[in-house]
Amino acid sequence: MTTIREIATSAGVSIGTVSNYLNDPKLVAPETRKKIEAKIREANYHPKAAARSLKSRQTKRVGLVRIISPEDYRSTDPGDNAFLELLAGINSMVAENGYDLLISAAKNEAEELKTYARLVGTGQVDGLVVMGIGRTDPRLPFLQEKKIPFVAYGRAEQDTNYPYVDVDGAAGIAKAVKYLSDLGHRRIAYITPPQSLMCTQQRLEGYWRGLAENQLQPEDAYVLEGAFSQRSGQTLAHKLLDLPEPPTAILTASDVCALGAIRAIHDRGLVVGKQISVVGFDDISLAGMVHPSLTTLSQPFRRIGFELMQSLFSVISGENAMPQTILSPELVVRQSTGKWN
Amino acid sequence: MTTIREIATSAGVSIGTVSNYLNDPKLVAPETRKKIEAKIREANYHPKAAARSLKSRQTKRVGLVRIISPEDYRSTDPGDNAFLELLAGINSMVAENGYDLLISAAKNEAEELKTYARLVGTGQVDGLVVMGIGRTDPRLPFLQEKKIPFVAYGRAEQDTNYPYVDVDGAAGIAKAVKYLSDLGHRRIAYITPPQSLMCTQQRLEGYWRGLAENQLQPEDAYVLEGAFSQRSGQTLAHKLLDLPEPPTAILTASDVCALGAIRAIHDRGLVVGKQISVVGFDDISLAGMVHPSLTTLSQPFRRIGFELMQSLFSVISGENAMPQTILSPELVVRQSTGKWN
DNA sequence: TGGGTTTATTGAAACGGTTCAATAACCCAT
DNA sequence: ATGGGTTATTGAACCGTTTCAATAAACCCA
Repeated sequence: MTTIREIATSAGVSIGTVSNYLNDPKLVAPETRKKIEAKIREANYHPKAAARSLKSRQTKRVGLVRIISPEDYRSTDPGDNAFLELLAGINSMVAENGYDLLISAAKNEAEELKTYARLVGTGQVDGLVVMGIGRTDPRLPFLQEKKIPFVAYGRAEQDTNYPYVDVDGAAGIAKAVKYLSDLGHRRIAYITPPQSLMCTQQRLEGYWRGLAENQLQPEDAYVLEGAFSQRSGQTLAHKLLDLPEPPTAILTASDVCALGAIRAIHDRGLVVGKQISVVGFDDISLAGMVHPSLTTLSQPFRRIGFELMQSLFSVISGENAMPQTILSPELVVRQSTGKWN
Repeated sequence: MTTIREIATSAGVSIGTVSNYLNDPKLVAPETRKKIEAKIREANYHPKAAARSLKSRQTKRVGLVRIISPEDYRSTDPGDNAFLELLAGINSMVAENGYDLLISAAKNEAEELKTYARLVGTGQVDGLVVMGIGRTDPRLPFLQEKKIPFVAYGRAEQDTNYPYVDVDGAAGIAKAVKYLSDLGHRRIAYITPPQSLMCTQQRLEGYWRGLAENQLQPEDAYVLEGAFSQRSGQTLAHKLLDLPEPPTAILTASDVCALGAIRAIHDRGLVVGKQISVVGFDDISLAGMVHPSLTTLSQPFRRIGFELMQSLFSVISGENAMPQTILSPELVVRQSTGKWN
């Protein structure tokens, strides 16, 4: 295994000079530069990351902790599809900046916090991304106290004094409500994500606001709390359809959840997009592929990944200690929604 | 930042002893152990990964390179959904063994090879996973020459003398052909993945074998080369339906591809599962959610992830230098297939 | 009691880079 | 020639661990 020392001696210079070449080539004279370059190429030399980061205190790595529960062997969580797209964005922006991405798995939330502690403690990363922010999230103060750069995907309830990227769920849902109202719908139901998540609060607020802005009667029975899952969509849609006055349109927490609702509607012999409209959330790639294709609120996951990393790097570089970005979801109209009367 | 030295002095022992405690507690006397443990907990000490791996030459990290093309902003590749599931398996098994996962992105195949070189050269990982094996894959000899432990997901054409985990695509497709034949289908088409991929060869062989074993007439026009994408499935299904004697069943390269085919069939006013049967491949989580739900060959991605990592760790530990595993896909029968006549 | 073994602990030398003060070399103006 | 100011290069200390030969302590048994 070649070391900087071998490169130095073979090129007839000191290791300091080679180090300079490696970190800031313009510090070394052009002709020396050529010699070193030749030797490095010849020996196919790469400076060892461990040695480098031991002294320089930076790893050129950013970290991410992912919760993977061993029990649900099969991930039907749409967040997962979204996660992949997000990951693609993160990954490519990370690469763009000459970094690598370190992913750790944790079994549950308690383990997750420990994993963050370990990643930071062992000094394996220069910064972190935090996802799935809860209404009050213990990870935020923890990382802040550790003074390690991080960016959150989402805003917590209070104390939003940390770097984040978020999607304006309220505006999105309000947009969808207006759209449905314009189509003539008066009875619009909403299957929300779990209350514990921050995004739930925002979206719910958008729902109420949307109803108010369009002179629609709020109706508690039309708001059901569920999960992001298909199963949840299916069950809760059935519940809604069992109401004495069932809704004519259903907003859901995710595309997969919407798919479940569509399944339920279909099972009752109703036609989606005609008798009942369904709106998803996320715009996962399959939303356009299924039949009927899904009207949905598009979250630009890849873009979000980009933004997250750009924010993180600007924190790491000290360029901007508190970047905060909010993106708006777009309403993508497809076949699962239609006029009412 | 606390170091091993501070722990040592505060516990009144030498750093060597602390190191022993860290790496093999039973080397240190029980009572000393208690003292050290207390101090470590008190200071919330974590040994620095960089220092550790500089000396010990192991990183407790395994790597993975992912190609992310910047142009196709939207990943419709089902391989991607599968990839996520695979990743979950890999991730959790990696965590199980006290390792972390390092993911790098590359823009294309040339960059990918360079990225492998960098990961290995800079010594950032103890082992690697290689995915999407081509018929002859340059990464295999490269890594072999570097003498770094790795495991491939898939078998290359010749020279299969490396550790791998693979799915028996031939058996899977043959199973599907038999199933369709038993349902009465005589004209079975197959939309294959790109020829460059190794899995294509295997599956194609399974297709021919399946036909032969069920006394069915092979028909060149029934085999079309496409991609894994939905678009590909849609286009090629149309092509098949345009044939003077169109097939009554279509095998596809992936579930997403099957979804495309179903869309095409639907557009022509035909009923999937009645007039035409469609079989997917992968069994992504959405296969059971769409309507009609998809008959498909299930690849146990999470399990594959497990196997990959178990293999990798047994290579790393030297326990088994050449683990080779082949898993069989299961036929999952749902609504997209049905009797013919 | 003493020699031999086992068990615990220590101290110092690595590991392969970065960093920075010190030096050397060079150029130009006086 | 001399001095001042750049620009290039050097050498050694240092980063925080592991490793291992050497030592010390404890134990065992004849």
